[in-house]
Amino acid sequence: MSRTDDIKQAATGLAQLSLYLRTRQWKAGEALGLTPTQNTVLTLLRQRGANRVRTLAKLLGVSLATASRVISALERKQLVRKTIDPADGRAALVSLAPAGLRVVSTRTEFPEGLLSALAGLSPLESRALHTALSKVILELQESGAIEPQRMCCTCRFFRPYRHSDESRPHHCDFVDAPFGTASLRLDCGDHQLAEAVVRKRRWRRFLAATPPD
Amino acid sequence: MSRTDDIKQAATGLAQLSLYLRTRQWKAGEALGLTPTQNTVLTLLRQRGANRVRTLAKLLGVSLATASRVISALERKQLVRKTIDPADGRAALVSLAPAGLRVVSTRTEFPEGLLSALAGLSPLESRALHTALSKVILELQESGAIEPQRMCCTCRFFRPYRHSDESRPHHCDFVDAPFGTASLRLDCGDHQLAEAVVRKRRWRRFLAATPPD
DNA sequence: ATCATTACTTAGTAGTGCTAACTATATGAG
DNA sequence: CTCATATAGTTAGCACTACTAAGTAATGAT
Repeated sequence: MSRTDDIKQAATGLAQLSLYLRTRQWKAGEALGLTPTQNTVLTLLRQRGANRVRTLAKLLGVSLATASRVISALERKQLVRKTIDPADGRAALVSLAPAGLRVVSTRTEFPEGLLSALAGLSPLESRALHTALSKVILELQESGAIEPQRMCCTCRFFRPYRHSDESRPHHCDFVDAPFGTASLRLDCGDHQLAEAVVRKRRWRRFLAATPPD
Repeated sequence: MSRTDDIKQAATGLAQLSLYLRTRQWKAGEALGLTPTQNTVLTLLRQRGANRVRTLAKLLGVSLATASRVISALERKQLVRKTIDPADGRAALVSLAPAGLRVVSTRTEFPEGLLSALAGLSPLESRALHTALSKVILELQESGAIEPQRMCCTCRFFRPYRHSDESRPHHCDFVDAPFGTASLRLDCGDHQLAEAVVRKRRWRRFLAATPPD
């Protein structure tokens, strides 16, 4: 009973924060004449480099048609550029134009208020939040509700609990270095999706070793 | 350093979930011809009863003009009704019309996928998530970034740690009953905002007594 | 009674979301 | 090699959301 309570309250909290983030995005883009969606496209392009329209649509969670229009708007504003994908004449590769790069780098990715609110948590709490969110996102992703994110725990370079050093128990094969649970990423530029079986195995190992409190 | 990591990762996670929630709201409203914003208005009206346009605008985080238009759209669909506030001839009280009540009660408030993803957390984890989100929301609220939410920890009826029973240490003066930390609400119908001083004092007491892990 | 304030509405502009109907390449089967 | 089919993207039409700016109407303080 109290179990269901917790879950509903958490969902309520997420919904409240979601509303907050949306309105902050409007304010943030106001000065630049950018809408939240346009802003998100620019952020995605900075994080992931050139991408097809279709890919951006999936990451945005909108239809191809909508993505196409958003990108056209950004193109009109000279913030992005479209080139034909050499690998496929039908496909367009969208990338940041110089002006877009400028916009994206003179801007904070997250609202100041959110970061300082998060900074008010104790280290243990922010870590617990981080872990819980990771699990929820992983779950949503494995059930197909959202696009695969570039998170460590689905990455083929991720080796959980390979080291005895408690502060840096995991290993990243890409940079070939140990790292701590607090550094587990939800969006890593070097991410490469592991096979489903491997993903599952590693994640199980991770869960088994992670103290639930 | 790993501290900043955690915070950024948590913010990234919240942003990802926010995107997910927005797209789910589109899908959910599709069959009923409702947009996310319209949907949110109906939910607010069910939770809070009749409200002025201005209040709804603040809760939605949009301008008064936008709220007015959204409400007009809902009025056209006969889902809400507007009456003149007897206390103030300029103000309009918006309330659910019978059809709106029907819509709102035949519909799940949260996407199924989110609830089951949250249900995948261990009890300790979902509680940690709940607590962390509460704190973040409280922080945003006290700093004026969002409208005051109707959460227990700002309520004049909330008495943290009044009982020795570990499973139900808190007391609610409104229902005059003890309750557990898992039941701490982020949106309670009986909420009444306590004075700032009292809020602060109670919350400090709550924090002091809550184990940070 | 008057004048500033407040609650809300309306209009204009830009952009978002959708579906449906295109165009243009790519690909696989014969 | 050709043709049907699939895929990538665009465009157009519709409803709606955001904004600001400019209204109207009721209120309240002098």
